[in-house]
Amino acid sequence: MPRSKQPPATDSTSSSPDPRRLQMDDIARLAGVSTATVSRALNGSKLINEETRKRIVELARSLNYTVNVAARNLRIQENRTVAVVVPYDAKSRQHISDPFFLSIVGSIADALTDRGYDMLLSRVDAERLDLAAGWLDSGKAIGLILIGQWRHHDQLNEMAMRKLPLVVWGGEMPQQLYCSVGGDNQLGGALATRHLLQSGRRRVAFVGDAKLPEVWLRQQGYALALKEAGLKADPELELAAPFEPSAATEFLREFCALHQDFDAALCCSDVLALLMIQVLRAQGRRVPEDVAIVGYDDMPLAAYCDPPLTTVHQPVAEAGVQMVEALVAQMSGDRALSRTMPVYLYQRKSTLAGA
Amino acid sequence: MPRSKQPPATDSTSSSPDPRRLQMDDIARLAGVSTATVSRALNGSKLINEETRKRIVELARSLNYTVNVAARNLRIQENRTVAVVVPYDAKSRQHISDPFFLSIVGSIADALTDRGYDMLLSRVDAERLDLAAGWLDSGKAIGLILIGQWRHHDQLNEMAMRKLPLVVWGGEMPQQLYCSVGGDNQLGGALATRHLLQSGRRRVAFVGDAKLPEVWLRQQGYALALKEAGLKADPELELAAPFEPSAATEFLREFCALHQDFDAALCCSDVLALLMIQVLRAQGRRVPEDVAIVGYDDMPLAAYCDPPLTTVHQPVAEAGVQMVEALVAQMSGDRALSRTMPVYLYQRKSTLAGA
DNA sequence: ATGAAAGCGCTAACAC
DNA sequence: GTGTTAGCGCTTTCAT
Repeated sequence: MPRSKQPPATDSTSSSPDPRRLQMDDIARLAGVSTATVSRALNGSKLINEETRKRIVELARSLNYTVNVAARNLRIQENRTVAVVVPYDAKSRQHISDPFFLSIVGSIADALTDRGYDMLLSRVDAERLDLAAGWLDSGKAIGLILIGQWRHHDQLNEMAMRKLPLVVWGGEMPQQLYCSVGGDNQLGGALATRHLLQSGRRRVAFVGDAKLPEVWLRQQGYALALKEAGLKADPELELAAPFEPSAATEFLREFCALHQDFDAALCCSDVLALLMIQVLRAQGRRVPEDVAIVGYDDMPLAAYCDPPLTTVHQPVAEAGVQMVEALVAQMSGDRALSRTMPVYLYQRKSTLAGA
Repeated sequence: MPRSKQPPATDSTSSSPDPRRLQMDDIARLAGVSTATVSRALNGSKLINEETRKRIVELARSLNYTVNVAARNLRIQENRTVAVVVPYDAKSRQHISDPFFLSIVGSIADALTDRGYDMLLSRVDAERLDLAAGWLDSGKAIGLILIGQWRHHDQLNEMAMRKLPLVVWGGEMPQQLYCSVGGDNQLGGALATRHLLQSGRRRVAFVGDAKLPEVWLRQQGYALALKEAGLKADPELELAAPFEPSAATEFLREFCALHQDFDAALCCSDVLALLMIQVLRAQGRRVPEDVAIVGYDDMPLAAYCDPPLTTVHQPVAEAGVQMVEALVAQMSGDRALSRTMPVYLYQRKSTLAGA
């Protein structure tokens, strides 16, 4: 038998540090009613005397009482917690850190708060996105938001087949079963590439790992724009660099040493773009005179870099709202369609000078 | 009476979309044992037959069963959830967005995950920090981490008097009752100011709202460094600018228009520093030639700005670990002392040129 | 080594 | 309008 309920904290021993948390019983006793009445009062039931209700609510507040949510959830079989999961690269021990992901998290936090949901934030090994479902399975959360697809489209599809309420930030891939929300990556890739071509560049490098759906889509846009201009993509100019800064730097250094002939680059994050600029300069090439650089994301500081970065602006503020909306739809049993939001190219100095 | 337990989901109707979540009962029945045995097996009790344990664990896993945490918590009176709260300015509707705060959140997320805690993330009106205690009162969380003190030192002290397990990111103030963790703000202010003075600057402006404890401490360091150099602080050169970018820009514009004579500025965030540079340039002053600028925080991109920013590096990665450690100490009943971590000045181009 | 049963704190159907 | 009571899913004491 579990230890019996402790006697109401006696004040005889002045040093009792954590008086047993107040519970409904106590309020009931103090108010001279039953717990049922207290419950009704606190939940604004309408079959209760207005006077008693006021009295009880008042008392509860003055005593700083609030209901035990675990118990309430258990009884009422409800829960308003959404798990937000940021994948990280377990191998490189790279943690939640990309400023863009962090902004998305902030945006989601706002949207969830606005709709009265609680947000559980965690990270998960990018190779095992399916583990994120643990939040749902354990009953801790009733909905799941994943920041990024990484390489595991397949795991996400499986989760969708289990009918889990799931929204993923990322690109919409053909025949995808889960609900994704993201910027229009193909458009972003195309806008950036067209801009480079129109300003006279001809050898445009593409930097990003196309195994990631978002990057793959951007690459499609890049290829499309090249084709429109009557050029064909040169596989030599495609660099599958990771996003993690220090690893990326290695890739970029080698790539730039090997390829002296490109006159522009589309980098799949602003951080990559900045690193690229650094590497190019170290090798004596000027940006934008010798090489024009376009970034991706439009982080808050992109406008203040040296040079200010031309970049594809992602709709961060909108992202949270859209993801939460899609999730809520699923949680109420509707099927939520994936959403692709428009993106815009912000032209700044990193692509300014003529060739 | 609550609706009685539903019959185990029959598969006769093939379209039952959400079969009632599996529970311990089901596993017990399928394994031909009692729920008590299942519970023991799953919790690795040692008074259970190794064979049965294996069999049950296996079965549970194959069925994707996991315990209902609300029920478990209720029974066991335990909870491993920590609430992390980011204050925001309700008036300006400025949400969770400062890149520095977001990094701190990431750092805390990592530290909590490493120690097996769940993290509930939310924001709260900066004027009502005390509302954050709701997480504790409602039993949803057992510990509270607040990012920043804002103006409400007093509310925090009250929470501490209630003996709530609480850790605040921020500066350690005299006679403070709560546990804070933060960089050494006074040192940061002093390092930055000394550096400016040593490179020949004489009229050093201070930009930041000293009503915030962290800023106040930096200002103390600033004043100290001036005094060491035999100079006295000129109140005219102190600007109580808010952190929010658009409001800040207004303040900076007016300040710079009014004061043409300062040759250096210590700005209390990197974002403020960048805005300051922009405003100065718009008014025809060069950085660093005419005005040297020091930022604060050392955001990931500070090294890539134009010009690369001299700034005070805050120990972000260490921050999460320290805060969680202090919180855990409190949760196990110990008194946790506030911690002040060293900070370092990173010298870059924004202060480079001679006067 | 296992099962029966009580009860964590709360809500709601039912009786009055 | 209010009290009585059963039970949400789980853990653990006690009995076997």
